Formats: sequence, structure tokens, C-alpha cells
Amino acid sequence: MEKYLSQLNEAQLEPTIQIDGPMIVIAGAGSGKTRVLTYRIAYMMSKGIDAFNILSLTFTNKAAREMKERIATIVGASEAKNLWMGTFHSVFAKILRIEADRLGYPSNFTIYDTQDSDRLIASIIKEMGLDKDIYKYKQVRSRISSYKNSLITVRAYFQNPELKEADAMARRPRMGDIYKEYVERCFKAGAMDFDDLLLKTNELLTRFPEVLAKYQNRFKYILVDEYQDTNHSQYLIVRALSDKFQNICVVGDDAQSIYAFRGANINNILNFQKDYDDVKVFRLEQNYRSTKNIVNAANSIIDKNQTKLDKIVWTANDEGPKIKVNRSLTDGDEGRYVASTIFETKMQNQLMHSDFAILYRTNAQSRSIEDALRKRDIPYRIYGGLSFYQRKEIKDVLSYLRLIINPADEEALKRVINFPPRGIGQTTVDKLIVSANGYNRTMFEVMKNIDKADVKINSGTKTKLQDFVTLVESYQVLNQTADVFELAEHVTRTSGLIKEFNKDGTPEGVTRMENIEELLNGMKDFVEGQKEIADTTGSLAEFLEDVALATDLDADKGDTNHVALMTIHLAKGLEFPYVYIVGLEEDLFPSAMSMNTRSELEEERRLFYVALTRAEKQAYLTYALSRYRWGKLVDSEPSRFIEEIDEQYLEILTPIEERRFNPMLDADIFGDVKQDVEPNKIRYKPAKQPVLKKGAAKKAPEKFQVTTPKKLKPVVNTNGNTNLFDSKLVVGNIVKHLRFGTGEVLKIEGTGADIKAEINFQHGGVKKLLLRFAKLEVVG
DNA sequence: AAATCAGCCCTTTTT
DNA sequence: GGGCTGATTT
Repeated sequence: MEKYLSQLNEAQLEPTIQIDGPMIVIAGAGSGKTRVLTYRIAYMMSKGIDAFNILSLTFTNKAAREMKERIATIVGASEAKNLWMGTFHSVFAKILRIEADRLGYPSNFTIYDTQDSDRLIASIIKEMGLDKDIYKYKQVRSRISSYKNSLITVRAYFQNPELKEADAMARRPRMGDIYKEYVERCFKAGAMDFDDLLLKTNELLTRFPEVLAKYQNRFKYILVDEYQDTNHSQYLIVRALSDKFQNICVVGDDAQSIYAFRGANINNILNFQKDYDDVKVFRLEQNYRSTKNIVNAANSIIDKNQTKLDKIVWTANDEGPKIKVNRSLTDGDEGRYVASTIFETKMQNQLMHSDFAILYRTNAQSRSIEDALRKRDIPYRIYGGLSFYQRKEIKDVLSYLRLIINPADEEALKRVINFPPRGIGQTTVDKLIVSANGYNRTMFEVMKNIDKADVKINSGTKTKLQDFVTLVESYQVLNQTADVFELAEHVTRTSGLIKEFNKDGTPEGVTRMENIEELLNGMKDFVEGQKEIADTTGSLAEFLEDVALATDLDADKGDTNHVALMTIHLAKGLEFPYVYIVGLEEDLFPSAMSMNTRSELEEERRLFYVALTRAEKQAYLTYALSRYRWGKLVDSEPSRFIEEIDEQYLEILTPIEERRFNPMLDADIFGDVKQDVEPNKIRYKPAKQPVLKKGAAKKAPEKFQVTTPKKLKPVVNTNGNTNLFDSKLVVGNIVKHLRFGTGEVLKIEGTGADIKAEINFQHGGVKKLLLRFAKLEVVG
């Protein structure tokens, strides 16, 4: 152990050997946080603390696995095996399975993924006869999710008039009814969604003091990584479990909090010192990862945020090259620029493909990059996106398997009852749902007793339903003896899935078959792997849980030497020698949807900070002047984040060399000639009509100058004399709108040309209006 | 009940 | 550009 501790600097050593009591480690990017966590656990064990008494919560299962492996090399595999380590979701799913019956759930409950939830909600909205344009299932789902993350149960919802009012104001008065029905249907189906795993854990710990005591005594030492990204529900679980012994160590970096959109509360980390007595505070401020240029540039960005803890990240590393900033004409050019510089850099410095990462704000951006990499024969791998387990054919197979374990699983049943087609159509399914709700039974139970049930289904269809029941039951019998792989293999063959995908020999069908094969191989690995671990059964239930909570499709099978493509969110915690941050454009990064409030914009800025601090040696920032979005070419402006970096750390590669407008050359912008133009050649932008955007007259042609800070743009009044942009509209004013009638001003937000007012109109409810466009008249 | 097609929304990020 | 829903046809 000593030899490991000697690898730490003083700042790292202190928290590592501090075992008892509440403590917080504020760890800057690249400061060796994971090392501290790993060695701390190993150190605890070397001091005689039983692995059974340590609970370590990480942000991804991959992080947990890697940490466990490293601990195993220090203290030995047999000891490390007993550590409880994983994400909140996976750890508490395990506990919920043990305690399920207390909550009225079967221990083999299904975990609904987002898609399952969406389908159920959409189906409920339809059944209730509501307008799907007002009740958009995605919005409804995210609303329900935020209730759950704030521990607002259905009962709490109906007891709180404010919530009902808020939903009514948003023209969704039936929100509570949908919530209620959704929760009941999940319960009946023996299913929990992601948020339930945390909500039900809280319920368990609150309602059953003996259960709380049991786990408090079990988890005498608790560690939480990435504490800045915990939500309220997670916060309460940690508080409850650590309440008795108060041996709680949280690690995080407020500057890297990027999950507010899913309920993460940055105040959890900002207020930690108030939550416990005598909190010891440690700071890791020396960055070991990146060059001075990168660290300083990142600091200069995060400085722009108001909400943050005091912390100065510094490094003793080399100065390094400046951050390269490149402009392209289109997203296609951007891709080609990235691909060609990767190619050149790799050749010149004899690097691996895996030394490079390309990070973007949205998954949709990967396509243009992929195309360029493929043309250059550069191997790459896309992380995240539509994960393997979310593909249609994989979900089909998994749905059959889910039904074996839990025939009450409504979403799985609806998915495969008529796939492959077996003559059971929508009408029949609808009748079954109505009937099941009427009898308060599951659809499967109704089907099983279809002869006794009062449903108007013709006898031919009834036979088909019974056949399906028999099929599933035969699988259940096989599950008694066969392992996961054998079972799945049998299911794909006998259900007709393989035949269905093989049917027409289309390339699509071939890919689907390959994916199914890959799934089967994965199962084989799972079966083999589980044999070596003592306390696991290798059961189907366990496999399905792994799959439901998988954070990535890890299992880096075979070749790991590829360029990594992923969203910035996914890149958190990772590092690469060369990092490209692409699509640095206004409305994309920062996202158009996050510019309404300061806190949203600050989260985008933290996201940019995370992106930049992934780089060890060299960072590239790229943007395009126009980009395909929703199938259309859209003009874009460089991101404000580029300007926010202190210019001394930047190298602008593409000073604009304006050329005279040339109709001949200009034509290729609209034709297909430009495909062959080499990237990174000096390009020019055709003269264009100035576009009015954000109420400002844009200087044309566009010229991007990093050296001059953006000045406040002149305001153009586009709406004649009724424009209130310059007026002193205040909260409480009564205003009149041409279309919406009169309303009260609830909120005013934004600055400059982006000032918006939230107005509650008598007709039309609450609306956010850009003052510079809205024709408003103050009447009171 | 199945197959085909037109039109819709979509893009923030994930356990 | 693409995926999904709903209407229409067979």
C-alpha cells in the first residue's frame, strides 16, 4: 500500500487517508480524482475495513468496473469482489429486487427504458382521448420524470394545488390523471422506470425503518463520485444512508455539472458543507492532464460563470501548442478538415487512431464527420447515440425474453404479440387493453383466460391469442433448464424473428441479422463470464438488468484502435491526447434551447469547459458557416464560446481572405462541384443579402474576428412603432397583444436584443415572447 | 389485418 | 435527413 500512496502528491494524499467523518473533495479537471478514490478505498481495506461495509457510487458502470479492477490489483481480487460499486441505478435496482415485496413489486420486476415509457404514455394519452398535439408524450414524460426526481408522488401531486395549476396553465389540466394512470400501469406491469429506481428506494428507506437501519449498518462507508450531478432523489438516498455513521465522502467539480436537464442539482455540491457537521474540505487543483495552454484557456472560459466554488486549477505541464480554431464553409467541409488533419497529425507524429477524439453537442452531428472519416479510411467508433440495445431488432428479442421473466410486462407484450405478424392486429390489442383494465388484470392474464373473458373477439383470433400464450409458456419452461444463450437462440428461431429478418435479403435485414448474432454472442460471453463469479446466478433476469442499465456498449471487442466520436456529455471523465470540438456555432453550442436563462447558458459553458479539458496535448475548435439541419442548409454564426477564450491561447487558422464576388466560382456553392474541393483551402463566402437575425443587422460579408469582442448589436425595429423593445416593461404590467388579447407580465428575462417576457394571456395561457418582435401595448 | 404512403416533428444532452 | 404515426388501399 505504501508504494501506492507514495505516488500521490500532498493534496491527493490528505483526502486519501482521511477515512472517518463527512468530507468533500473538490477536484478540478484532470487532478487525479479517480486515483484518489481508488487508493482511498484500497487504503480503507488495508486498514481492516470490510469490503462489505463500503458503498461506492459512480456515474457509469464502466467507471465502477475499472475502479474495481484497479483496486483488485492492489488488495487482491477476492477482497475487491465484495465491494458494492456501481451507478445509483444499478446498485439500488439490486436492493429493490431484494426488498421488492415490501413495496408490492415482484422481485423480477422489469426496468422500462425511455422508449417503453414513451410508448406507454402515448398509449395512455390516446386511450384517454386527449389531443396528442397538446399532450406531447415526450413533454409529458419529462414532466413525470421531474415529479419523480423531486419525490412528488401522484398523491403529493394531487395534494398540491400549485402543481395542478401550473399544468393547467400550460394547457395540460389532465397531467395529473395521466401521471396517475402511468404509475398504475407500470405497477400492474411489474415495471419500474429509471426514475422509479431512485424514487422507490426513497420510499423503501422512509417507510421501513428496519430496512433503512439494515442498509445504514451495512454501508458504514459511502463514497459518491461526480456528486455535482446528483439529483434530489439521489441526494436524499445518500443522506438517509449516511445519517447514522456519517462516513460520507463526496467527490466532484461544480465546474463540470452538466446534467441539470435531467434534474441534477448543483446545490447538492455547493451546499454539502451545510448538510453535515464538521465537514472536511479538500481541494485538488493541480492538473496533470493538459498543457498550460489548455488549462488556462479552460479557466478563462469558466471565469465567465457566476455560480461556482472557489478553485484555481493550474498545471506544471508544458506550455504546449495553442488551441487551433478552424472555420469551414459547411458541415461537410468541417468533417473533411477534421479527417484530413487527423490523418496528417497521425502520420507526422506516429500516433494511434485512439489518440484522437471528436466531440459534439448533439448526436445528429456525427453523420458528416463519419462520412469524412470513412472516405479517408480512418477507423472510428461512435459511442452512445442509438445504443445497441435500443435497436429495433434487439428490443424485439429482448421483449420476448422480458415476457418470459415477467409476463405482466405490457410494453414487451405489445411489442411482440404481433411481430412477426401472426394475425393479431391493433383492434384486438385495444380490446385486450380495455378488458385488462376492466378486470384489473394484466393483458397476458386476459389472454390466458380468453374463453372466460367477456371480450368480443372472434374465435379464430382467440385461437391465435392462445397460441401466443402457449408459445411464451413453452419458453418459460425452457428457461428452467437452459442458459441465457441457449434460450435466446431457441426464441429467435421458433418465434419467427430470424425468418422475418431473413425474409427479403435486403441490406437492412442483413444488418439486423448481424445485430441479433452479436446479441447472441454477447449472451454467450455473459454466460461464460458469470460462471467465474461466485455469487451471481447468470440468470436471464440478471442479464436483462445489465442490459437495461448498461451505460455504453463497452466490451471493447477486439480492435480498440479507433478515433472516438461522442457527445460531450458522454466524454465526461475521459481524456485524449488530441481533441476536436466541432460545431462551435450559436444555436448549436450553446444550444438554441439553453439561451433563455443565465443558469442554462452557464451549464452550456460548463459543458464547453468539460469538452476542452478532455484534451491532453492539443485541442481543435471548429465551426461551419452553414450546416445541414433538419435537411436544410442553415446559416450559422461562430459560437460565443470561442470569443470567450482569452485570445493568447488561440491560433486562428483561417483568417478570412475576402475575394471579389465571382459568379463563376460562386456557382459551385449551389452545384455539386464543391465535393471535390480540398478541405482547409482558403475559401470564401459568396456575397449575400444581409440576414436579419436576432434583431441585428449583420455585417456582411461575414467576418469572424476573435480579437475584437462582440459589441452590442444595433437594434433594428422590425415592427413599427408598437415595438416595446426599448420600453421599460416590468413584471406586473398588463399588456395587450393583437392575437392573444390581454395578459399579465410574469417574468422578464434575457438581455440586449434577446429580451423576452413571459406573459399570462387570458386566452392562450402563458407565452414567452421576444419583445423585439411582439406587438404589445401596455394597458396597465 | 397487412402494406404502402403522406405528413409530421424533430435535435440538446442520458441513467 | 429520417423515423414515426395515421390514413388509405388491398
